[in-house]
Amino acid sequence: MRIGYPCINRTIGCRGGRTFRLSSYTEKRLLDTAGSNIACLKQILEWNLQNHILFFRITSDLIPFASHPVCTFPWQKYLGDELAQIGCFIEESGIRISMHPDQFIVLNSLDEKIVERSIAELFYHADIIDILGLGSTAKIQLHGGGLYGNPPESMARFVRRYDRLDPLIRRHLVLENDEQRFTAADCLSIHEQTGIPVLFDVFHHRCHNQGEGITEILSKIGKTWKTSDGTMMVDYSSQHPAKRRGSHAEQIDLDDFRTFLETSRPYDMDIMLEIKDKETSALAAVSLAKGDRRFV
DNA sequence: CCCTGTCAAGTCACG
DNA sequence: CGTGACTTGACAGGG
Repeated sequence: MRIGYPCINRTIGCRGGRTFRLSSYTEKRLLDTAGSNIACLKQILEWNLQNHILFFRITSDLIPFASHPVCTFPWQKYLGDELAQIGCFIEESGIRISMHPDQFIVLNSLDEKIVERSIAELFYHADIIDILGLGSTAKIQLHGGGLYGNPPESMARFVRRYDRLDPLIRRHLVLENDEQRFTAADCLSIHEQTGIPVLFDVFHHRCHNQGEGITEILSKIGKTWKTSDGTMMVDYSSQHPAKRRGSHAEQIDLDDFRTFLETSRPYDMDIMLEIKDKETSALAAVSLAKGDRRFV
């Protein structure tokens, strides 16, 4: 078991996801920004290692506009050495990496142009992971997409589009249940038809489910991860006490997290904490998880 | 320096 | 029909 947090570290003072406006795109701007993002990524990973945080989600903004038509610049050539070095550090340290393309990536869209853009963005994500030199245990987590008033047909469309994806993307892709469209059960059904591993989001499941208990659903989801996929990944968060249903908590609710650790005891997993205060909650979770026999 | 309108991209619920 | 939520404010131009 590893504990992780996504994209941003507010303690160490650098930002790994700086971007700029499309209208100010130049090759120099791209290289400068991406270079500083990559340097920050390295700092974050080193800080994480010192703090026993061995799971991290790399921001999709690492190389701004990398999949946009405006970017014809071979950034891989210029930034590859630095990324490869970080990749070695990741491997030596036993760090696990995930990425999570944002909401605009919709594989099952009715609009072919959206699908094309989505696939270009997935290639960019796979590119980052491959340049880092990480294998098939580094994952890109994606939601099922839209329902478009016809859930079965929308699910079937996801399956068809997945089957046609380049293996370079497929080897890293995992499917995550979301808060209002595809439940964990839907994801398991898509897994049956495609073999795609399912990434369980505990909080989304609480908001949107078909009545299954956590232990029950985890036993099924655990089986969707093959040895080559690595330990199953799980997203964990809890409800913000004041905000509307589905809003992520500002800080980790340690009682709830303790309960989750107990409930999930039979299964090993790497846990991504989707909590607003990021590394602060991750540190608290690490302290708690140190008493768990699964924790590395 | 501070203020604030706007930012590549999609879907859906809510008011 | 406009806005906010999602993993997340922050860039950039004008004062």
